[in-house]
Amino acid sequence: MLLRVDFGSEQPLYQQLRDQIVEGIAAGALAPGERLPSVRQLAADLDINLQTANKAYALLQGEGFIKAHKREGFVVRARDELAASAEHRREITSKLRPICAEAVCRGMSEREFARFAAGVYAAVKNGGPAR
Amino acid sequence: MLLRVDFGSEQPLYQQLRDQIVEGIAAGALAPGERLPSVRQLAADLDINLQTANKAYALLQGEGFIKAHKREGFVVRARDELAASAEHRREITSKLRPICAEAVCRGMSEREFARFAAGVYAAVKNGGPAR
Amino acid sequence: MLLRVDFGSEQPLYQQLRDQIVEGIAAGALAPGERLPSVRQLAADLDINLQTANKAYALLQGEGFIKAHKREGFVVRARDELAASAEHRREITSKLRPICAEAVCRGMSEREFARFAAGVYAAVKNGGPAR
Amino acid sequence: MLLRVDFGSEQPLYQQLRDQIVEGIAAGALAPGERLPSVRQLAADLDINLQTANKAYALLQGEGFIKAHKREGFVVRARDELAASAEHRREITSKLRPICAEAVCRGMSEREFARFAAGVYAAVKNGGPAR
DNA sequence: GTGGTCTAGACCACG
DNA sequence: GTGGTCTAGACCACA
Repeated sequence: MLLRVDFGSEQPLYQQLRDQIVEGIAAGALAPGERLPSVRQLAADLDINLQTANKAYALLQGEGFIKAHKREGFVVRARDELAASAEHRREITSKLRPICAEAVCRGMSEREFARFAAGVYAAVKNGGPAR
Repeated sequence: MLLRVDFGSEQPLYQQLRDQIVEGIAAGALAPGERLPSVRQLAADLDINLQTANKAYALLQGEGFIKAHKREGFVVRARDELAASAEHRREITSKLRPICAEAVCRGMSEREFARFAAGVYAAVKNGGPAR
Repeated sequence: MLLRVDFGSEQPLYQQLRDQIVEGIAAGALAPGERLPSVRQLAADLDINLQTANKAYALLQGEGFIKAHKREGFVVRARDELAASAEHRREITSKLRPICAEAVCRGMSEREFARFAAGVYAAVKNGGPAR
Repeated sequence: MLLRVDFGSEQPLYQQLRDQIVEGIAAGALAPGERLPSVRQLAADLDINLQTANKAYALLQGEGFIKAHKREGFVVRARDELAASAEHRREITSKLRPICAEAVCRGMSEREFARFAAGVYAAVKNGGPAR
């Protein structure tokens, strides 16, 4: 899986990496048990600092998406090892609120919005139009 | 409409204000043409820096949600004055992607997600469970 | 509250800081809402790197013990804002197991061990014999 | 006694082995005088590096849990051959402190904690719910 | 002033 | 080789 990074973005580099990897897992491009590039490799490939790569992986590890494996470096965790969904729903709600608010303001109806959200979901799941 | 601010949030204060005001417009708590509190008023009420209040309004103005009135005044714009939907869709998509990715990883189905998104939309539109 | 650090310890510096601060909270030396020294201050006081102090605080923040406050820097969170205890029990169990095993091997009885553990608990809670 | 090793754990492999063997001794699964598998055997069985197996045994030997037998052999020591309890108490205290601190912060009472610790002790002694 | 991010370069523990 | 830790010094966003 190809990872890229936009130095001009206002999003932190480690966050960009985190998002791409989560997308990769969602799309199946990164299967459970699969190895991720080593922190050094990643840093070298993207020409970023070791610590930045480190932070991205640490974040993903903290969220339960990946874990450090003694011989393999970082590997993708199985889905059933992920945290409960109660907290996830709360989190997702607060992220969705401002998006919904803007959609309302711009005249998008509830149905339209739901369809649109479903479309994005599908695109992500199928590894659709890359970021 | 009551504006509040959480100093413990990881979001910048001006962003919190921006989001609340957009939500207010979405829920109809702020009608087109309605006047917003002056930056001085707002800064004093919330005990925040004047520049912070300024930045929030500047942001909203840049996005087209409000427009400058007399001097120091801002009023809510009418919906049909808002920017075209093409760009909005692109923007909303990029915001939705990481949320969808995480939802996929946590085992939420497309239908579930669409329903959930619709639920949040409805809540926001009706001024539901405030933040 | 006085924080110290042992450069010769095999424990990471940030971990030492984390433990001391948790102890401080447990003993009441750090009350909810109370400010912690700024990362820069801490780094300067202990003559450690900024990033190390940063990491300690980030860890504590991730665990829910403290949070970043916009004007005050890092502050202690209220106890009721801490995560549920189900996971805590699991975690504590796995930490306790090797300690118990060693106690058994060294001939300490269950009652002795329980008393001993209670003693340490009390000492920690009352800000007993500092580390 | 069956030894296993988790490459995904954050604990070093040699430490995992050390802990399991101490638990085995505590539970009586490994009796005094009993011979442990040879380092070569162990390394081959668990598919780990020879040095790793070596390190685990060296650790246990240093702590007094096992002693070198003929060549390449290790046997479990009798309990009364173990080190004095004064040092053990000091060591156990420092290990218990951070656990207690967290327990206090999470609202576990002293009695609860003592009972809980006793429960873990009993489980370990009876070879309870394996790790 | 605060925390947040990034860089460059180093040493160590582990396997 | 892997990840984990630490340092020194820099720039930015925020309030």
